[in-house]
Amino acid sequence: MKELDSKAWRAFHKIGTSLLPHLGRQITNHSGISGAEYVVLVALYELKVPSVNLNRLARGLGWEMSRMSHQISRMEDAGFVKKSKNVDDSRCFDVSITAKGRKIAESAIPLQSKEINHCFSDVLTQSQMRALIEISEAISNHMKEHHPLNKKEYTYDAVS
Amino acid sequence: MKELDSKAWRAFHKIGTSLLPHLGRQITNHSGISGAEYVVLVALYELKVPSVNLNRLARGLGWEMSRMSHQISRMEDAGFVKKSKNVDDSRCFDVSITAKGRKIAESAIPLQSKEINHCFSDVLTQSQMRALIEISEAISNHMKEHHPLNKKEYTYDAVS
DNA sequence: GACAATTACTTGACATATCAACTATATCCG
DNA sequence: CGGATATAGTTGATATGTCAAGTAATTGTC
Repeated sequence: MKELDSKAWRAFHKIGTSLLPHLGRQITNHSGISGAEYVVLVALYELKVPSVNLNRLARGLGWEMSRMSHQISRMEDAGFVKKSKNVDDSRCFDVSITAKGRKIAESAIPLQSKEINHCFSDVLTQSQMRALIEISEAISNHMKEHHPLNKKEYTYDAVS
Repeated sequence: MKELDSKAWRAFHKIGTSLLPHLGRQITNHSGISGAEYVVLVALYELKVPSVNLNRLARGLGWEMSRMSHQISRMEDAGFVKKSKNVDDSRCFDVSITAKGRKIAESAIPLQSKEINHCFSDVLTQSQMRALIEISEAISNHMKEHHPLNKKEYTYDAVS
């Protein structure tokens, strides 16, 4: 592996394993929910339709079904979301956000935006951000072609 | 939040939450160890001195002490590392890699390098990699100033 | 030299993630 | 139609990460 490759990889690895967990902890601090709960709430909050089925939601976030199922049942217990059997295909469940979940999302989203600006947007130049978008596309396209989980594109604009 | 900011953040979030886990799974597939075990083994393998104390190791990887402690005790049970009380400061433990751990590291590292090339280095241009290094520095510097965990710089070149 | 504050590390409880096995329904196709 | 196959989701075991509280040794500092 060439020097530059390795340095670039380490650079990416470093921010990936420090920034993301850091922002997760911030969510817990300011809003009392976990990073995973936040991501799910935002996805449901931003839906243009009233509900999605579990499977689509999972693929949209790049999660495995089993993780989604566990997560949703915890969030249902907590009263953040509700689940109902789909009428047309009774294997499916439609998930939607409750009033309680919506309220939390509405208060958490701006706080989290502020954090993201603080740690991310404010420290990068416009051209760095444009570069990052291209980089992300290059990597995502490659993953989509070569690796099963992220095959279908389904971005809910799920993260703030 | 401006459009570009938000798009850039989503782009970063997406690769951070898909590429890193993907590469972790690859390690498990090709070498039978977890991503966390891999990172620790590589850190110890690349040491220029025979051992490090837990605390330095934890800070080098940006981990909390408690996580490090649990992880090392599991890896000690598995026979990958060994721990011994430091002579000068008996609060500290020195950790080092065992022959068994070294063997695994030696077989896993090239396999993992190949994976990283495949998913990362091969799909990016040189200038994208340079951009990523700058971006990482900007973010890391900001984190170092504002957030406790990553205060001291201690890079073991721990990741492939 | 002693007592307070720090530092290194451990522990156990809990939350979450991952894996394999399972149930139930739907679709495909002869 | 009817059996094979695929799809949606659940479940429970196990691994891992996180948090708060604890122990023990060390380092101030008066």
